Amino acid sequence: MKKRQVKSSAREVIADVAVKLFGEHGYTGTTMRDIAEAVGVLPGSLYAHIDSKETLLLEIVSDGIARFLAIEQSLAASVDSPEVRLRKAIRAHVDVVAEDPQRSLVVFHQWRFLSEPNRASAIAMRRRYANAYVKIIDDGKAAGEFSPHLDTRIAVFSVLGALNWIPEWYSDKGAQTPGEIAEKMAGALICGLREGSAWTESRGDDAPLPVGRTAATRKRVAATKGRA
Amino acid sequence: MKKRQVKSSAREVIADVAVKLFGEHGYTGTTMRDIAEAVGVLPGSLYAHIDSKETLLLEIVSDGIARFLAIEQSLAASVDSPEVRLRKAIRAHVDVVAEDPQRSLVVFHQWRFLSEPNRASAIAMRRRYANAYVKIIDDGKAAGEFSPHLDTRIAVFSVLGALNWIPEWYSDKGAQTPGEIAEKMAGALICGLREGSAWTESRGDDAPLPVGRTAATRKRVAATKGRA
DNA sequence: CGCTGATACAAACATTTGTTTTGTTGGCGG
DNA sequence: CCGCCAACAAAACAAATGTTTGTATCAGCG
Repeated sequence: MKKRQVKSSAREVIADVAVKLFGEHGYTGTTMRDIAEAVGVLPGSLYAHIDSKETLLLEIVSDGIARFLAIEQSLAASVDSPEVRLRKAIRAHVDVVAEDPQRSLVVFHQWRFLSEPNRASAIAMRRRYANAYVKIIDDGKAAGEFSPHLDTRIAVFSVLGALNWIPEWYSDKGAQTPGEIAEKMAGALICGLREGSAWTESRGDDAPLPVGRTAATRKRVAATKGRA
Repeated sequence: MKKRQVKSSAREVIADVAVKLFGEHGYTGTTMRDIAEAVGVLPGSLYAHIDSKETLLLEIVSDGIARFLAIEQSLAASVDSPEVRLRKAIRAHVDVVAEDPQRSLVVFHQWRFLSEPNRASAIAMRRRYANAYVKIIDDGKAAGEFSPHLDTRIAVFSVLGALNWIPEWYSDKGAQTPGEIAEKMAGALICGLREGSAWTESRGDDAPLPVGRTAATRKRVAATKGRA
């Protein structure tokens, strides 16, 4: 029983449950009654804690995007080489995803259902995150570290695609730690699949990078009722 | 009224419209009334052509997955080297996505909403497709073509992640042809981002696959109220 | 005690959902 | 011309949707 912070306000419990359900069935596929049942409360009672269904989604998505943008922040001030920066970015990204894969699933796919002022800002934040990778790769090409044949745009989409697909297969029960996963993915993406480029051997350490945590880690408290 | 090509049964028009709407707002976020309006018909009239909303989704998803599985088929009988097979797979994958990005979006994300007998079979097909890449990479490692340091599982997820993310950014209006995109992605993924692995220069050929596009009436999409 | 503010229940609200039913049309073969 | 039938409109259905309302409970506090 991990009751780290008993502080878990009802609001956070609701948000955690919503993350799980939104991740599983999508925003439009999740009912306020589903959330209420999973929380263990009647539908109307939710509105003592939240303003609306969409506000709930907005909170989840902005909070989620913020964690990825924190990576960008910590990298912008970095003086490492482009390759090292990319490795650190991948590592930090995997850490954020591993912390709560469902939340990342919501961040990556459910932002579409935000209504207009917020939807646009979510798009802008995503673009800003992608631009961090554009800069890394452009810097790497300029520094002669990355191949000049690279199409930066395609390379960024490839890397981000590989990263954004992680929540689709990641499982806490998997044998691999986030650190191992990040290292192997970085190896595959940076060095390629080809033989002959033996990259740095695994160090095995997996201390999380100093990525600003915006909020205390939320732990799931609510019991999940069965659902057909 | 737009006269359709030779053989566009009302059923296909409905399916095309559904692909677009399912891709944009998701299965649960799309209403039969939305589809009807986009088709230009009253909601009830749809049921003269389809059995149910889910049958419509099933048709779209199975048909979509089949196109990717056809890639697996054509590769299974191949005698090319693993690297060449991977390049061909990537090229074929990009071609399928480019033929109709929205459909791929539905195939990759909306299969969850199939009910149980079909959902399981969709999962099985996806796994079979992924296994084709597992085999390619394992073969490559055994043949000394790919690095023995590769974690096959991670490498496959990286490649498939990059590929599955394409519909998220692909646009017909983009300057790049599917052939160019495939080649650049293959270069980035197989050779890696690093300098010094100058891969084969672009051949520029990009014989397009048959692209069948049916027009669907544009529809203003209302603000995302709830549903489902 | 009474007052206050949260919280939750119970019930209902108006609207939207997927789907069905019934009646009407229009074109085509005979 | 008739009869037929697919395709549609029109209307309705029960169920589900997000949210609101009124009331009850309980804790804390003077």
